[in-house]
Amino acid sequence: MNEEQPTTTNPSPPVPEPPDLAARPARGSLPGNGADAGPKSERTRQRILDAAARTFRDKGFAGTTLNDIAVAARLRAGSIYYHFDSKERLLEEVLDIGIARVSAAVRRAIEALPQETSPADRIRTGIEAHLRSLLYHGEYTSASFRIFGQAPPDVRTRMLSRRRAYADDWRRMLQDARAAGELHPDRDLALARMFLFGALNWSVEWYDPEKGSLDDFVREAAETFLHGILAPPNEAAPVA
Amino acid sequence: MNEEQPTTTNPSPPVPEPPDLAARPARGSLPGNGADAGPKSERTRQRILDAAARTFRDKGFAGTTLNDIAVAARLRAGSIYYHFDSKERLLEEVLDIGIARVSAAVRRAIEALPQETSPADRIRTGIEAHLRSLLYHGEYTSASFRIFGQAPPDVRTRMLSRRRAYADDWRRMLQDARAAGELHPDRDLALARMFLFGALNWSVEWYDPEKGSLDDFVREAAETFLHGILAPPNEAAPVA
DNA sequence: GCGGAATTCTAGCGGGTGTTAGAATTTTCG
DNA sequence: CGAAAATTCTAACACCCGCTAGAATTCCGC
Repeated sequence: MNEEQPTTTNPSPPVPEPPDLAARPARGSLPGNGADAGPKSERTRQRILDAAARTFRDKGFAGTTLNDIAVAARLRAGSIYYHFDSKERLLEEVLDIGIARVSAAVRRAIEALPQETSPADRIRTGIEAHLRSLLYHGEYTSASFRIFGQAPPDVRTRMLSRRRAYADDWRRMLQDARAAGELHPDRDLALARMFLFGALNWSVEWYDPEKGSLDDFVREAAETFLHGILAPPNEAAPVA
Repeated sequence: MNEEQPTTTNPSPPVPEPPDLAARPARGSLPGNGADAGPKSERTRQRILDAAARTFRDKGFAGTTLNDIAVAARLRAGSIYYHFDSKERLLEEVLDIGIARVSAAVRRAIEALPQETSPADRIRTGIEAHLRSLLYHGEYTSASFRIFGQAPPDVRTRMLSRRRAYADDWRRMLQDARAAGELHPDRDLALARMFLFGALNWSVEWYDPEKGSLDDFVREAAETFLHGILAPPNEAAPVA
């Protein structure tokens, strides 16, 4: 269904690769043979990434110290450089993973729908999947959307193509819905799309999972965007 | 009507003042004393604040150097300390001014409406005022919303009461509309409010004033929030 | 358990940070 | 004008940053 793949520690093979992200930065410059590193290394690498995602999200990019990350990952700051070339590349990878996860979650959710699903219902499903991936163990996804604006210019431009690809998915979904006559003809789709992104991603800052079920939340969010807040004009009961 | 009061006269001691509310620099005042007492120091103080707002917004809090601000304000970094106690307090004042301006703009716009204006139309006006104040020379307002998440914890908590006050204005407006039966009964008002904030404030990151008139933009934004994107159900022409 | 590779740590280098004291300069006004 | 006050600058301090080299340690197949 719409299940996320579990984040539980990969018990499995030597190299638990992140989905199909961009390949890791080529760090073949290590001495010794060209064979891939053992699982030990990959695990601390993940620990560093996790720590970086959380810390970047909480303190921002410039506000985060390599020592902050190192403490959270239970090692010394210098050791990070065995796994990553620089603080910037670490950021880049966090951002990359974040976008890739949301994008993949949305795509997966929509592809799982029956063929005959209406464009509007696809949008609804997309909204719910985006929110879920953002809010449910969303250390990377929330970090990605929160600190993208703080990234150094070159990182940002390099990241822009991925973002654009994701934005295109949404543009297409909205256009399909319009072509099917399901959208209000006056609506500006570009504005609506950005409106949606802003509304959804902002939830990272305020949504409290203990205040209600995530299912209810994502459903209500989709309804709010699709129908707005006004009562349907025909049933509006005027009050004296 | 919408006259701003001139900067509060500050003839008193050189010690930096407690946070002043939103005050706009009056641009035409020429050198030479007059009825205005001592706008000399206040001018550079404003220049520093302006520079800080712009730089904070562009580079974030931790990413901004006091030297960055000093260069933009055409003086030396050390001189800033004659006007402000610390970088943190400078940030605090920028945030404060930003929130106060949006809040004041929205309140002013709504109070200017005829008494009999419907709650829904008040919301519409509030949305438009919020967006205008955010996007139209909104160096403080945009900075305020963009970097609030990066502020040091104590600054953030101190700022929270102001934010909450503004949020209460909106909560009230939405409740009034619901009481008048103008809102869809199923809608979660807290969610809708946060949804709205996210959508509106995100526009700072993407709105391009050269792509269309601001008037059209704010109007369309309000419609999108109020009505959603779907076509009215009764006229929806189903496609086979 | 040995030995070499993989991984982490230690210690430090430049450089830039916020901040401050006091000298230098400008402004104000009798 | 000239002196006092207001404002800005200079120069430095203490600290922390990202990053690196090389020593120290851990891992792992033999």
